This record gives sequence, structure tokens and C-alpha cells, in this order.
Amino acid sequence: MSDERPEPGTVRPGGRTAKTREAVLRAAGDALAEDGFDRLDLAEIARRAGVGKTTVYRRWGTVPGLVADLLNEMAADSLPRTETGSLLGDLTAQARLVQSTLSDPRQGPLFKALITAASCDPQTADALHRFYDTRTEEWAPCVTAAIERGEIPAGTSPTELIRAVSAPLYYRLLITGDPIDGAAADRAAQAAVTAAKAGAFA
Amino acid sequence: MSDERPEPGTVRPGGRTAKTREAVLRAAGDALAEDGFDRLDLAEIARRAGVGKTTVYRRWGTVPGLVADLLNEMAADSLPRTETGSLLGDLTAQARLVQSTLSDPRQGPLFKALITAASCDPQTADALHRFYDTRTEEWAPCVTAAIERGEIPAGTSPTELIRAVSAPLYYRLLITGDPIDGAAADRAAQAAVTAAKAGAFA
DNA sequence: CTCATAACGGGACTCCAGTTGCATTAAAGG
DNA sequence: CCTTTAATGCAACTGGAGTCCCGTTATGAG
Repeated sequence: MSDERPEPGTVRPGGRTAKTREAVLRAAGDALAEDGFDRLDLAEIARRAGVGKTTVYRRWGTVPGLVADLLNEMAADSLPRTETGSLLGDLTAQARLVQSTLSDPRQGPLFKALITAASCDPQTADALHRFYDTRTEEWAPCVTAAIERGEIPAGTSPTELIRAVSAPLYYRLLITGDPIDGAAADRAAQAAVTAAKAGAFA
Repeated sequence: MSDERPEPGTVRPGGRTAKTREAVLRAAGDALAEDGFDRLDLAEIARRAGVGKTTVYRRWGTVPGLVADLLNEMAADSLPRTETGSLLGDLTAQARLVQSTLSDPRQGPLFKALITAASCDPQTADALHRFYDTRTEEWAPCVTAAIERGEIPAGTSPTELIRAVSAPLYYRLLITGDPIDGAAADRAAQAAVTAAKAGAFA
């Protein structure tokens, strides 16, 4: 082992260190959204953040390491979940939320870059998995509530159903490049709910 | 303009040039599958292919350019399509094919790397879109046949339905990292067919 | 307040991915 | 077979991403 980084900033996380981390992560997010994962220059990020490039290299080391930290930061702040009273209403709200995020001119490229970074580095991949596990768990109550209401079979897997809603939208983002519009979101939610009612996720 | 590459190999595509292209593309595929997109070294690919690194830089220029050419090559050879007589049978076969490809120790990492490369470069993204358009069109007859048999509504979009089968599997590959097993494939096909019969893709 | 030291900043340095120049090989056309 | 020149190979070169050294700043503990 011994390729352990002492994880600087953990011993003295006060004022200056926190400000540096915040500034660098914000700059990293901007740069990822604008330029994409592969064109990322840590020196450029340092410049944007008003920080010495040595600091960035010392604390995060590599681009994937920095992205992983950004993902951990993003996993911290959670999103509000809608409760409409019907499974279709809830999952349509979820699909619309994903749709507006992925089609946003800043967030869309950012998420694409995050996923790209994760596919290049195991540490970043772990961070990405945790991020989406968190997001998935936030929406799981919609599914369990629908089960209690008797809308869908008892054995339905919340995880599988929630992901079935997102999957077609991410497929467009990453693979086909088709526009991610409201119609696509509604279709994704409708298809997932229909399949769930027929017991496809049980 | 003027950053146009004269596309070497188009004027004299005979013996040596063809052999070089073949060897380099094979080496590139191997390297992508083993090391991933970001750790790709064109000099290493040249060495594997038994070719001077100058040749690789001159003909393809950048890593994304090389990947784009590889994708164009891959789009050329098509896969056999199964015809089982029922929509569920056909789409299950499709899902199983995708599943076995993505869970293959060589093909899985390769496809992940190809998608990663596409998200970093517009030219490669175009090549990827063409590749999947080709694949989608190959399976479209299954859907139109199902429409003629009256299994699903007349207005059903073949493209949307075909993609709905693949999407959950790619979501696992790229985002959650969960294993892509036969159960996931069958579930994807079952869910897509159920939703299609209810008119979710019409 | 004072001290020890974690964290930062600037700049010099290293190393290798990518470029360039030129000689060599071999397609394509006659 | 001979000629032309596209395509390749080798080796020297270059630029910038990433590293290292050391002086400076400011955090947290006593």
C-alpha cells in the first residue's frame, strides 16, 4: 500500500482550508461543464479558484481525484421530493426533474463529464455509485407508498423501478445524443409505471 | 476551417495502408478494452501494431480521432438478428445479446471506453450515434412485425422501443456499476414489451 | 498572546506525449 | 519494368502537465 495520501485538510479544516476547497470545487464544476472531462487542466482550475496550482496537486493529486471529491460534495445536498398521491404522478415528477437537470446547459454537460470521469477511475466510480444510491433512496418512498396503496405488486423493487425511469434519459444523454425533452420524460415515467403495475420489477 | 486533415490513406488504400489500418485499429481496440480511454497512449498502440508512432499520429492525429475510425469500422459488420415469432421473444433475444456483450470481459470495457471517448469529442460522438442508429435499425423489423401481428399499437415507435430495452443495461454499465446479468436483461425486455402493449411508445 | 506546524504560493525543474524533418519503402499508373 | 509520389519509419526536438523545494501564511492548541 503506502500510496495513501495523508488527505490534507483533515487535520486543520478551518477557515482558509475550507474556503480553498469550496473555491476549487466550484471552479472544477464550472470547468467540467464548459470544457469536459478530458480537457481539464488543474492549473487552469487553480487560476480560476485564485489558488496556487501546487495546492490543487497536493490536495487532490489527479483530475479523477478532484472529481470524486466534487461528487462527494454533491451527494451531501439532497433534492426535495414531490408527493403527488399517485405513482405515475410521483415518477413523472422524478422524470421531469432528471430531464430538466440533464437538458440544463450547465448541469447536462457537468453530469456527462462526471460519468465520463467515473468510467476512467475506480475511486471516482465509487463516488458516482454512492451519489446515485443516495438519489435513488430519496425517491424509494414513492414506490413503497404505491405498494401500500396497492397500485403495484408487493415484491416490486424500488431501486429497479426508480432506475427504470432515469435510464432512458441517460441513454439519450450518453449514447444517442437525442434531445432530452418533456415528452421523453413523460414517456419514461409512463412506461416504467405500466411495467411496474404488470409486475415487471417484482 | 483549415484544421482539416487530408485523410491519409484515401489516395492509396492498397496493401500496406490497409494492413496498417487494420493492425492499428485492432491494437486500439485491445488497448481500450484493457486500459480504458484516458490511459491510452498512441505510442503504445503503435508499438503493439508493429508500426511507427509517427504513422499513427499522422493518420489519426488524436485519441478521439482513432476511436471514431474504430467505431466506423465496427458499424460496418452487422450482427445476426433473431426472429422468434413473438415480440417478447425477439426483444429478449436482443436484451440477451446486449447483456452478453456488455458483461463480456473484453467487450464491456471496450464499449464503456467508446462511450467515454464519444462524450469527449464531437467527431467521435457522431460516429457513436451512427453506430447505434445502425444497430437500432437492424432490430426495428421485430417491432414492425409485432405491429402487423397486432401485438402492439400501430403508432409504436420502433426506435423508442428498441432503445428502451437497452437503456437499463447501459445504465448499469455506466452509472450504477451493478452486474449486468441475464435477470436484468429479461426484466428489461419484459418491461419494455409490457409498456409497448399498453401504448407507452405510441 | 505565543508557539508549533499544517496548509499555501511561487517558481524552477523534470519528463514524456505529441511534433517535425528527412530518408526509405512501396503503391498505382503507364 | 520504370517512374512518380503517397505512405511509412526513425530520431531529434519541443512544450506543457505534473513535481519538487523552500519560504510564507495562518490555524488551532496550550
